[in-house]
Amino acid sequence: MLDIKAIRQNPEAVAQALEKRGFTLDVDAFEQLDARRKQADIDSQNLLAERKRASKQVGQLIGQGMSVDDAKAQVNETLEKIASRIDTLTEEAKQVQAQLEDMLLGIPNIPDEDVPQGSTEADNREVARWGEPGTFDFPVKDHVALGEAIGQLDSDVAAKITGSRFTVMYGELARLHRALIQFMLDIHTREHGYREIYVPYIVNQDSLRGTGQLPKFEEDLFKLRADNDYYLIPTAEVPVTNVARDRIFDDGELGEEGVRFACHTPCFRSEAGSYGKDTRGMIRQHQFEKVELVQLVRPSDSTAALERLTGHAEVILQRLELPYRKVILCGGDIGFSARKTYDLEVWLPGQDTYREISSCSNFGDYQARRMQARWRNPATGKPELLHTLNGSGLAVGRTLVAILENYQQADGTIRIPAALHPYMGDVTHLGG
RNA sequence: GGUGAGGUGGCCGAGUGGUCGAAGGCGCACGCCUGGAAAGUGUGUAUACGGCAACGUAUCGAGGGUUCAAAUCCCUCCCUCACCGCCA
Repeated sequence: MLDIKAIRQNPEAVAQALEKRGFTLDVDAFEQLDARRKQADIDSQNLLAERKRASKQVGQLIGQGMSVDDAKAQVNETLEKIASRIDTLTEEAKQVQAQLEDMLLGIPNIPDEDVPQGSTEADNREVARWGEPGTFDFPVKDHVALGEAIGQLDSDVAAKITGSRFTVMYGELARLHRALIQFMLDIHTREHGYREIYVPYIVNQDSLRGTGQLPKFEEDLFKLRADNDYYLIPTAEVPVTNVARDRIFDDGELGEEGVRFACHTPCFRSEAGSYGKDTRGMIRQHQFEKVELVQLVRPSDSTAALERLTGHAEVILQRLELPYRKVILCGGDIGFSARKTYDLEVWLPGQDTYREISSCSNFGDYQARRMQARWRNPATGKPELLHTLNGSGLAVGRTLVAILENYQQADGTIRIPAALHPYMGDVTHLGG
């Protein structure tokens, strides 16, 4: 959520900044609604003040021994009338307030200055490249062909059990998948200063509103068929970031560089609106595993924190010796709540292209304001909004895909990257 | 699922209809005291919105109701704790 004061102060500037992401802010509608809100507030507050004054007088007179009826009569015989007007006025004030709130919740974050202009993926700007895509002296296969050939990947049985966009893995491939999770968590907790955290995979609406999935993107979520408005998490970002909801952190709790959580969870996405896209293989699934990095930092530190966090995700790709590039998302491609996002794209020989494997974002105070995540600034003594960040470190399913495709051998087996050997016992090849 | 007890400020905890945004304590800040510290002592110490300000309004788990007036009474829901049942 944006700071309503900032919008009031300079609505045109906010609107212009939002143009970059193709969002049109209706300044007139905002200003009208805001003016109505203010008037409704003033009107209802005046009446409430009047009632409070009168009620206090009644109380005093009764205290002096007057009968209740006489006291009421003496103070103001129209008190009852005021009561009914209060009802309608406060009701109206509440409604206008809610309308304004809804409008605010629907406005995306303002993109950072670094965010390039552009409307689609094609306008993202590449900022770095690591590693060289390997060359193969045999026809490369994609991960589906590779996994099926060794009898360890099966989407047909998954389709029988559930439906499309699910996967079943067997044997060493399933083990490799599990090994990746351990590997990633170990690196982040041992080398990058993250605290491991285990969280619910089912969350309530307040949490989803806090991180920005609700109210606007409900169609992307799986909602549970129960009467309590629960949803499956689309990413660990939701439960982990909401640890800070309605909390005020002491400065000391933030340490040198903020609070860092690393979390493995499954993620569930409806993928509504992506029919026909990435239908083959494990690239786009309703259920996938991810190791997520979440940081809660002091506002002055979030710009640097995004660089650090992205670096932490990059380390995983580097240790696995997977070629990748780093892009900064353009205004049209950046997520609703993000101020600035780096995508890491891994090289996939089977698709002959780079594909997203991690998305690292700085949300500024946007999520923090929605969820009232604060810290007590020692300089002011006041609670102030934190800044939140998160990034995949990494998407596990896609990492598995990348390993299959990049480490495939002429004989159809798949070599296991050295970094994973400690997690795979004596297994050095899949399908060997 | 059943029964019972609870949800109050950064924390603990009092408050069962009226000058209560809320006693007291802890913590924290500043001062006094001290050679310095501890102890002691004094003062201050929630958030949001509106207002230049004085100040006003709201907030005692959430929502609704009763009343001139609700932290306090009534209803619904959520959560926590204890015991019982069931269960991985």
